[in-house]
Amino acid sequence: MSKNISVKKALFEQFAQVAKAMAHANRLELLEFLAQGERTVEVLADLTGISVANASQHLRQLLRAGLVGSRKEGQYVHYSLADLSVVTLMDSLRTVAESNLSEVDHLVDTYLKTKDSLEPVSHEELLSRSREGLVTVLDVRPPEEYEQGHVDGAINIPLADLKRRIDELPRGQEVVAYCRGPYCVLAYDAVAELRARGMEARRLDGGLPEWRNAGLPVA
Amino acid sequence: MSKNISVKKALFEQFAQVAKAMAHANRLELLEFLAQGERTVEVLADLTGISVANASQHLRQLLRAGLVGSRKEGQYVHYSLADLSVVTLMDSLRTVAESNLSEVDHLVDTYLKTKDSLEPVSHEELLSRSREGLVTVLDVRPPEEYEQGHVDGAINIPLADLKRRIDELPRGQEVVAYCRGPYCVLAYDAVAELRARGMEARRLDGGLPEWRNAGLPVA
DNA sequence: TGACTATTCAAGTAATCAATTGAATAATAT
DNA sequence: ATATTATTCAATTGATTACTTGAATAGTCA
Repeated sequence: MSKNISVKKALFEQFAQVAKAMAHANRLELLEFLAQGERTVEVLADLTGISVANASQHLRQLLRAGLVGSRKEGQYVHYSLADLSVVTLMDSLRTVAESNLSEVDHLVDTYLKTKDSLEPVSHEELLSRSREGLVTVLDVRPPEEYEQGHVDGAINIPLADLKRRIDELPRGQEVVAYCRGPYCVLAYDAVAELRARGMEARRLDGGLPEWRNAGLPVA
Repeated sequence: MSKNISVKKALFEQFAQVAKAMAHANRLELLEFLAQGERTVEVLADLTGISVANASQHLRQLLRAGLVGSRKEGQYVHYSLADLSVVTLMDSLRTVAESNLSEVDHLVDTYLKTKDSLEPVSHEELLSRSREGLVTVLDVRPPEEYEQGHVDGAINIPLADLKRRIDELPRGQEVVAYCRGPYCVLAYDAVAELRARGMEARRLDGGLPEWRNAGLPVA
């Protein structure tokens, strides 16, 4: 019976290990990139702007906590999210931080919300409206990420190319843009750009990982 | 535009703060007790078996991270969960740990699952069967926790009193027991005890916090 | 084979964190 | 007022963590 107390402690310690693995901005950023698809250490170091050795150590820590998996192919080690439940965990973390930390609210309000006064489009709304052919779904992430999976039917124009390739978007239809996650700036910027050109545009609520995690169609 | 990069980093740092607050077994245990209802520092120190000063510091950290709130009444400071989203976060953490850390699986298998070979009863199943009056819902937590909220219709017999008060349970009906959370040992022990007495008994999937968080009726 | 590359490891420093102790607050009770 | 109680604060110790640097592995390519 007193063994059960120590089991409880041991379980909490395991949960704490997982939380500890998430308790660093660099690792959260690594996880966000990994949520788009698998990546090598070097690519991740590049994306996050940290040194390769540092990225390697952070990734190792994520591996130990069971948040990511790795696979060696030739001289490259490819890391990937262990599980879709990790996406759920990251979203829960975001939700709690957003509703209870005023600092987060302030950052979001100041730097993101001002660009986008409209409510984001929910998964359900996008699904039904795109079935009726009423919207264009726009993926503004880099092509590599698009190729590893995107909202079924979405077209890919990276944010950097948007000005130049804006004609590829059907006129007269609302555009729903998305990128990596709920606070991914690319989608905010794309929406602002499109509106400046007189187009109707809104953001999707959440990015590709959330869409996939909801079990919705990915191509 | 480069300001957006630093905003992104700042956001991840805020999320990391929340994760860091969860990254200690003592704080997770405090959160589990707080999920049952509000508690004073001394009571929490007692429940978790840590010193008052230590509990105070951990609680302060949870407060800074926005996971709990506090309210001063007389000489007592009452802490409580900031939000039901914290319950979601804790459950996500559990889920990830359970599916990706073999150590957790092992602990659960060895110390809990052996006592309970049957699947737990889902929220939906309990709801429909208890509406038809087919089950007795048993809350095995201490009366103080029961009084702060329990599954609507549940009767309260703390585990310690179960042997003595087993006659209070209607005969010939299945009993569904629950306590503080998914791994709360009280419910496992109660089910084992009831089965030893020849009664039909199963565990509820999750404890009161999960039930409440699912928006189900609490009295 | 030898040069090269991606990744990991090991060592060191600075920073952060957990827990203890004893003192400081602030409310209540006598 | 004085004593008592619940909680927090401050200072300390030992342990853990982050990041850098340079070396070690282990695979590829010429």
